[in-house]
Amino acid sequence: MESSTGSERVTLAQVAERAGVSVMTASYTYNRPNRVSDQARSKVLAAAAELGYPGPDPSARSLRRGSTRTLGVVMGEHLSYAFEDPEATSFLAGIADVCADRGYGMTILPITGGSADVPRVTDAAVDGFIVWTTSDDDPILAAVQAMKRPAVVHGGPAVNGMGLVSIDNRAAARAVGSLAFAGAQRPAVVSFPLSRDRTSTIEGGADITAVRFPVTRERLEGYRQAAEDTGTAWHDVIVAVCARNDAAEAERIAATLLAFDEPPDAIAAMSDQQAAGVVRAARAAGRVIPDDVAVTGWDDAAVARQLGLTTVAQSLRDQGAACALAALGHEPNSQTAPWSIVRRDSTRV
Amino acid sequence: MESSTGSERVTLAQVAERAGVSVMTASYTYNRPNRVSDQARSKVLAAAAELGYPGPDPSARSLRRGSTRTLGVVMGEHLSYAFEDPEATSFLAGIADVCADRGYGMTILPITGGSADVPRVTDAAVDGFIVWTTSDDDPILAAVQAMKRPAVVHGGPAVNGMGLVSIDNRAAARAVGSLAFAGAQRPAVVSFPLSRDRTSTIEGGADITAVRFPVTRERLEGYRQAAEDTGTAWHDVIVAVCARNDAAEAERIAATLLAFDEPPDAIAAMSDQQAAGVVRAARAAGRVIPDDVAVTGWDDAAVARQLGLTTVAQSLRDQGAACALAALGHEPNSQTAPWSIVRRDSTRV
DNA sequence: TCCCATCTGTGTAACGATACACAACGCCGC
DNA sequence: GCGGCGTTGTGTATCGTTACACAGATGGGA
Repeated sequence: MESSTGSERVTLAQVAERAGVSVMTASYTYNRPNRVSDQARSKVLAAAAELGYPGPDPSARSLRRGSTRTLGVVMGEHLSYAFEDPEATSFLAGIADVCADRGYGMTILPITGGSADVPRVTDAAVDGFIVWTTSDDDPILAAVQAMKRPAVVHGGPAVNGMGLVSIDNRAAARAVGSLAFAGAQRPAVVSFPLSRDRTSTIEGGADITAVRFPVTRERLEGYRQAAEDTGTAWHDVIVAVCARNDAAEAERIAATLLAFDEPPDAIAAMSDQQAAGVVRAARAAGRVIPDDVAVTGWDDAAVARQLGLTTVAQSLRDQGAACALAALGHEPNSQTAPWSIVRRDSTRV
Repeated sequence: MESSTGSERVTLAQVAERAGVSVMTASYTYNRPNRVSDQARSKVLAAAAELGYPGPDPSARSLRRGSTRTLGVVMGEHLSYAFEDPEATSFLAGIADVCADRGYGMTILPITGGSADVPRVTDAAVDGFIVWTTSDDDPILAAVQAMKRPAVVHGGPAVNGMGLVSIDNRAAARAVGSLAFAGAQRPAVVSFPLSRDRTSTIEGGADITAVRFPVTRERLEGYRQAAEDTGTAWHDVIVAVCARNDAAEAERIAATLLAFDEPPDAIAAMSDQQAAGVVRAARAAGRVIPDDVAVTGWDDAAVARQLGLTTVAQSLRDQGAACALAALGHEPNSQTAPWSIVRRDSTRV
């Protein structure tokens, strides 16, 4: 065994020469061992061991074969976000299940939200792409599309030529919203950001058509319908936008809402993380849930069980797996995922 | 823009021909735009757009350049494990931070614990490897070593030619163990698996030298020392081994321990997840913490704060980042990470 | 006017591997 | 003895790109 230090990369040709066989015999030794005689195979393996050959170079192999056996995953606006959001994490776990099963690697692309992101997509040696929920105008989408490889978007937006795996956010929001807003006089919504310049705002109503994140837009539409169903005009519904999906920020913003002269008596959030923050703020303000203020979440995370939150259950893990399967296929493949309402004690009905 | 359906892959040569320039001019257009005139550049880009050229093929580029700008990560015995353990997740987040910063992708390898794992390492088109804590005899280690690329192990074992990023588990265990066992008559340990065939066992003492996971071995050594420091011989310390790092299993096994005629009055776990399970079991058995039974965890996770657990604080995120930096370097690079004791109310002292 | 530095453009030779087609060989049954 | 089949070995072309070295054009300073 040679030291790797200073030695040039050993190639299959060198191994073949040392073993006294042709390059193809050496190649077959690695790829189709039964294609060569026991004798030849052991000569090759011996030569490889002597030279310290690391095995066929993966890049060369990918080039020649035209496939990398790897899926690329684009997670939100910053790579590390993928590991901070528990729902994003279970989505990744679903992808991982399928990849492990099929022997595919999963490459998480180093997206940072800056202008350098497009070349990173362009440079990704992957067979297919999975894109986590993003905005209509995310330049990553065009970059992925230009790669002309199978691609799937999770959540939204729908992009021509790419698959889409999502639940019916509008219907789910309407359903959970009508539980949240039942019997309420002053419903409010705690929302994800409306556009890529994640600013926190509080306003009555919100121009839903201007919202750039399709998932958020659909949920707001659902909440609007729920509000109208229960007799409140949309412009009277307070929409509090959080810059991040994060309990701490939701807690701060909910504390602000609850300190109003006419505080909301129902708050529909967009994740259980946010809802947990709202619950904390409500308790800190001495409110009783759901009597003083009803609260709903989204995702049916562990925290929702702990707090007894009414929420929308969906399996991000299954959706991740569905995305992976779709990205492994060759036709654009879309799928509508199931959801259900979990009614607990944080709503009046 | 051409449809991707049925059309062959477009190459740089075709773009160059269409643009009426040489292949190199086309190549420079993508790689060193300033190297070509504005005129030539726009001809190339126009031709590329007409043909629907997706940009230089990443595999070919990697082959030629000799670098993939991607780091490979091997996480435990099954890929999806990486996303189920919150500590593993923050380790990944640390890697992600560094990768995003440097424009590197991170490929998580599809390890399943089976014999098919070695070829997956061999097939990984990455510049360096990061291996999450594993056992001395994990065949993945030899496979990674054979790849002759920069590699770092997190936790252990130490492997010749690879870096190692770890805390001093022995010292930390001794420190937290002496808090756990202070004033206790019958100390116990809730442990990670001792070998790759993850079996749950309960026994007095444990043959520490036979433990195949270095991190677990070092912690047991530390706990042994802590027990001896506080006057208990190791063979009188009950060691309860959990097959998985998981609150539910720790709860079950702790319930068993606490039902003994002479139940333990101090339990040192190896993670906060496990400690949380122990706390639940203790409460269910009507014990008061720490008076009836002291409990310690490890990692200073969110749950440790919630439950008031005395624990060992370490930053897996920082350690992930350190691993990534080491794997990006060319020399084997090791680092000992800091830790500290967080004393809360789950111990007598 | 001449020379040299800078800017653009080009052809060729790798990078390391595998698909494919073909050839040589032995063995079987008739 | 011969045709045919399965096994084993080999040469060549190719995957798509970029490094390198060189050539011609341009321009400014002496």
